[in-house]
Amino acid sequence: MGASLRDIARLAGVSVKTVSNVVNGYARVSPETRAKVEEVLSQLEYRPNLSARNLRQGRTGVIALALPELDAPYFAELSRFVIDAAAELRWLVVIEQTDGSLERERRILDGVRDHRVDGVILSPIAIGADELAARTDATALVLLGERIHDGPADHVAIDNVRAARDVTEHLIGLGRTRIAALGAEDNAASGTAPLRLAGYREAMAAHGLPETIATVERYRRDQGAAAMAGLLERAEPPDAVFCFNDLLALGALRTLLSCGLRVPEDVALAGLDDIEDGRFSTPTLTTVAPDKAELARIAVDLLKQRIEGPADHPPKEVGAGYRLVARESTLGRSPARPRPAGPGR
Amino acid sequence: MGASLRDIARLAGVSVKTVSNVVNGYARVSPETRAKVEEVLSQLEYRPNLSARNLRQGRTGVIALALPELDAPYFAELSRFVIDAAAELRWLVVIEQTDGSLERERRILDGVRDHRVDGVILSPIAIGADELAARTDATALVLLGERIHDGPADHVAIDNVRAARDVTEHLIGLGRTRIAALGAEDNAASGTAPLRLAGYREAMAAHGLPETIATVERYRRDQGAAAMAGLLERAEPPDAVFCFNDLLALGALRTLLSCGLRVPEDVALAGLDDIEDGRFSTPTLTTVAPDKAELARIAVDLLKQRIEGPADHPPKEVGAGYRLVARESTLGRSPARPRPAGPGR
DNA sequence: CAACGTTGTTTCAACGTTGTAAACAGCCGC
DNA sequence: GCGGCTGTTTACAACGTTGAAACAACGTTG
Repeated sequence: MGASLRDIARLAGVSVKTVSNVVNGYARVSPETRAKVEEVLSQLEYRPNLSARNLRQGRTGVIALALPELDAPYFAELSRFVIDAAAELRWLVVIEQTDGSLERERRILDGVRDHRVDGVILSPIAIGADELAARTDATALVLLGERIHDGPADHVAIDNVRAARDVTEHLIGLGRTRIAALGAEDNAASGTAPLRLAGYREAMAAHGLPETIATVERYRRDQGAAAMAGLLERAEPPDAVFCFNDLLALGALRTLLSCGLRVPEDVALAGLDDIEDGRFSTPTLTTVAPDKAELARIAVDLLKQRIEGPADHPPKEVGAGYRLVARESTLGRSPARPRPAGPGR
Repeated sequence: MGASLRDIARLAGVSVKTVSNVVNGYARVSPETRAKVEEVLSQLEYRPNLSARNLRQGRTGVIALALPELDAPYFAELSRFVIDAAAELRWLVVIEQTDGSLERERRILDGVRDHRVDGVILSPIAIGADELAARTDATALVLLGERIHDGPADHVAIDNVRAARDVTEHLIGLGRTRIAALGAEDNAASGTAPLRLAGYREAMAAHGLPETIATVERYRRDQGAAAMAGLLERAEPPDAVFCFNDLLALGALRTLLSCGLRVPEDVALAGLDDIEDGRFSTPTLTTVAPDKAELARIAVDLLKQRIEGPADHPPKEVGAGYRLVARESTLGRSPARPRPAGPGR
C-alpha cells in the first residue's frame, strides 16, 4: 500500500504533524526540515489518503451530477463541461442517472446523506418544488437547466421562454403560418416543456397565428418520430415545426424524410440544444445553442459557494446565454456542391 | 450533520460496537437490544459515514471509468451500462475524460493511488502495453473495448478483426468492388484501428479486391466528413465505404449527401458501434452492434474479481458479442411511404 | 459444584489525517 | 541571569468506523 504520513515522519526523523505541515504548507517549517521531508516524500511517492482526510475535514472532494440520461447527447455534452469545471477545483464527479423517475430522483437527494459527496448538481425531471423545499438534508444542491424557478435551491438555466419565442419568431419570419410545437409533455405540470410552450404561444399569439401542439412522453428520437407522424396525419399538416429539443427534431426529421417530404421546402424544422448530431444531419438542424460551458461553470460555481460559503444565503437564480443557430433545416441548402464541403455552422 | 454511531449508542443505552453490529448484522445481538437500537436508528435516520468506513476497511466503493470522450455517443451509451452494472454492486462511478491524450491517461493510472477509487476501467487510446506493464500501482485495472491484447491487465472487447471482416463481406456481398476503409489512424501503431483494418484487409484479399484506405486522426464526425471528401477526389471514387465507427460514417454521410450523391445507390456506407444516431439518420446506418451491456457487465465483473479476489491471478482476456445490423445505408430504402413509419431496426 | 461452552455485550485499538495547544530552542534587552 | 519574544516543532485528541479480544451472565456437564 501507499506510504502514510507516519512512514514519512519516521524516515525523516520528524513528527507526523510536521510532515502534514509540509504537505499542506500551512504552518511555518524551516527550510532544512522542509527539504528533508520533501526528499522522503518524493522518494516514497507519498499520496495522501483521501478517506482519512475527508473523515477529518468532513469533505470528500466529490460531487454528484444527477442527470436523466447520460446517453442523451445534450446531457453527455453537458457532463463533459461539468467534469472539466469540477476538475479545476480538483473535484471528482460521479454521475447518477435518474431516468427521469421520481423515485430515483428522491433517492439521490436522500442518498446524499451518506457523506459520499459534498454536493449535488441535479437536472430534475420529475421532482416538484414542494418536495424539494421539504427536504431536510443540508447538502449543497444546485438545480441545472430545467424546471423549478424560485425554488428552495440555487438554479441555473437559459431563458427557456425567450429562447422558444426566438425560434418561433424565426419560423414565422420565414413566412410559415402553420407552425406546430412538438414536445409538450403529457404528465409534467411544470418543467422545461411548459416554459418552451409558453414562448411558442407568445410568439404565435403576437402574430395572430393558430397553435398546433403535439405531445410526447420523453425527449427521445423515437418519440419525436412518432409525434411527427401524428402531425402529418392531421387535416392541415404543419409547414414548420418547432421541436422542444434536438433529439425530437432528429426523430421528426427522420419521419419527414422517410415520407418523402422535403425539409425545409415542405416543412421547416427547428430544435433546441445544439447537439452535435444536428450539425451533421442532412439537412443540418436549426437550433438554439445554450452556452453549455457557461451553464456548467455557473453550476459548479454555485455549488462551490454553497459548499464553502457561509451557510444559508438565499437561493440564487442565474441565467446562462444562448444563441439561435439557423441552419439548413430552415434556411434551405445551398445547391449540391460538386466538391465536398464541411457542414454548416 | 448526520447522526453517528455514538449518538445512537448514547440514546439506546448500549455501546457503539453493538450499534455497529446491528447495522452490519455481523455478530449476534439479542432481539430486545436489536429492536431498541433499530428504533433509535430509524428515528435519527442514521447513515453510515462512508469516509470513516472506507478508512477503516481500505475500500471506497467508488470506481473510475476513464474514457476518451464522454460526448462521443458510443462512450456515453457505454457509460450508462457501466454505471448500471456498478450500481448493482452499490458502487459509484466517477468518470474521467482522457481526450485520448497520453499524459492524461498516465495521470489517471497514476492518480489512482490517492485511494479515491478501488479500481479503474480504462478505455485506452494512447498508452502502450509496455507502459502499462511497467506500472507499479496495484489498484485493480480493467481495459475496455480497445487495444492492448495479451497485456498486463484484464481486457474485454469484441472481436474487432472478425467484426470488420463481417462488415466488409457484407459490402462485397452487395456486389461492390471499390470498397474503401475509412478510419485508419496515422499515429497509433496499435489499437482498434489496426484490428479493424486487418479485418477489412482479410476480406478484401479473400476476394481479390483492391484496398483503398483513408486515415483520420480522431474518431469524430468532422474527421469522417473530411476523409470522405478526400476519397471523392480520388481518380476512382469508392462505391462503398466501411467507416471504422459510426461517427465517422455519419460525417461521411453528410459529405456524400451534400455532394448530391445517393446512399446507397452511388455509395454504400457502413459503420461500427451502433450508436442511436445511426438508427435515425436518413438513410439509417448499417453497422456492427457490440453488445454494450455485456461489455459493461463483463468489465465490472472482472474488476470485482480483481478487487475482491485473491491478489494476482493471471490477466484475463474476455470477448463480448456483437451482431451485424444491415440498414438502409447498404440495403437501400423502401420506397417513400405515404404514411410515416418508424426507423428500421 | 467447579470447570466449561454459549451467547450477548463491551473495551480497546487502529485506519491516516489535521486543528489546537502546548513545548521547546534560540535570541534579545534589561 | 531572568522574563519575554519569535519561530519552529511536537504531543494529543478527534473525525466515525470496525476487527480482536476481553468480559459478564448464563446454563450445561462430568
